[in-house]
Amino acid sequence: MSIDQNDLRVIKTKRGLREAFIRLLLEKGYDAISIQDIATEAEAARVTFYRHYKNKEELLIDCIDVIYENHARLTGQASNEEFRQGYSPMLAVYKQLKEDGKIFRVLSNSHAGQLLTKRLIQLFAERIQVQIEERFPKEQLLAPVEIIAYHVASAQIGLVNWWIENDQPYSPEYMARISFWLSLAGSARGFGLENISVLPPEYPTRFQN
Amino acid sequence: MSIDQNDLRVIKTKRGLREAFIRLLLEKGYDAISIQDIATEAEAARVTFYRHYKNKEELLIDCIDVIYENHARLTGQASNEEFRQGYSPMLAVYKQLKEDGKIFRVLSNSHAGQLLTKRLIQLFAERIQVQIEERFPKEQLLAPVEIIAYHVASAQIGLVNWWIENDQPYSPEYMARISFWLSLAGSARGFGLENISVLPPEYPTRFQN
DNA sequence: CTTTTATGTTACGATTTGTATCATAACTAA
DNA sequence: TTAGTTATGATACAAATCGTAACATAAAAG
Repeated sequence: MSIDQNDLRVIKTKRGLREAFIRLLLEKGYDAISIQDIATEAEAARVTFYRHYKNKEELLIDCIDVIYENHARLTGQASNEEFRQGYSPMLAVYKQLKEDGKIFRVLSNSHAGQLLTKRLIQLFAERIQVQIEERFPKEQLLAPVEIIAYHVASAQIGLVNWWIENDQPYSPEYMARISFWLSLAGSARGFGLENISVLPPEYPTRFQN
Repeated sequence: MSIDQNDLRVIKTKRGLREAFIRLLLEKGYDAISIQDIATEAEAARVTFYRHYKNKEELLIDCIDVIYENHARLTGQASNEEFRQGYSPMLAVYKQLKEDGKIFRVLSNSHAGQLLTKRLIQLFAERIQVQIEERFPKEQLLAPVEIIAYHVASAQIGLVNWWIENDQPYSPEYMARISFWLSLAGSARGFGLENISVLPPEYPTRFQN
């Protein structure tokens, strides 16, 4: 009847299609890729593609989901201690991208970029919102918590994009620290903290790469 | 020889194709649209499409450019006074989107979103960088001016996206003010201002919609 | 009003799409 | 290891789409 997603053949085939698709995106860009291209590159029959995906876009979504899960898994590990140290969960992201930033870049410049960025921002905003709500009473906030969270998340993910597109000019540690502090200083105001000196003492006098 | 872009027929035809394309994006999404669909919707011959655009993507880029120019024109008008008042050039953006947010939303959810968002962030980052450099000596900055500018621009455009996707829950004035202050408070730290009280006195105690 | 040129009509081959059938190979479960 | 299940490959097919061409017509430029 329906296809068994746990079958080894299915797992192999789908992974093959995903990886072939990514490679082709590097070469030709999204529009120029035909289903036959993908199948050929993956050394599979064209019919096989249609057994797993309705069309190109569905394969694209699947690719994003896989990357998204990797990110979520990585960033989910960041400890509260890391957060206080000013490294934030972003460090894990920067570190991963330092290695396989190529795939991220390809997706980022393709049809996928929109979906990928959107989902990452969504994920981070949700986490940030929880963190804010845990630490600050609602009445203290100058603005709705959603807005603050989304503002911070957009800034952080946006900076990641900038870093990737500018060939990673600074170290992951440097980027994570700056990203964290710029956001925290901004949102501290949003939290209703009149005196910004309540921030942890580790706030650096000057960032060094 | 080549096609005269000032010919009235050309202007009409291309505008028709762009508008037809936007309408179709609303209905079917990017992939499901064929060239014939666009031509039919625009009440033009399919051949005519190929006289102006190589493929779907090229038409998409053209659509983005038109919207982009509208934004640039609008935001370019924001005065220094508005900036100091805490409304920032963002107010013009929010106001425009209040009216034709539909097109923006369609593009934002399509293949185009990636390109549109990227270009908007780029534009804002460049402007912000100039403003920072005009007001603060380089040595005072805790981080490279590019990073601060990109951080702020990403946050602001990201918040616009959030606003559009959540059916514009707050007024343009409210969003512009919050966006401005969250960013300014954050970047004030980035500027190396130890005492955040150097910020203009208009800083609100609490934002109201 | 004359000239120029962008558009519509029609046509064409090549490519791509989406689906179907059946034998074979690969995997699962026992 | 074996028997049964099922995903895959090979082949085929109609329908849709693509990209380009030639020529008459309508619309704009000068």
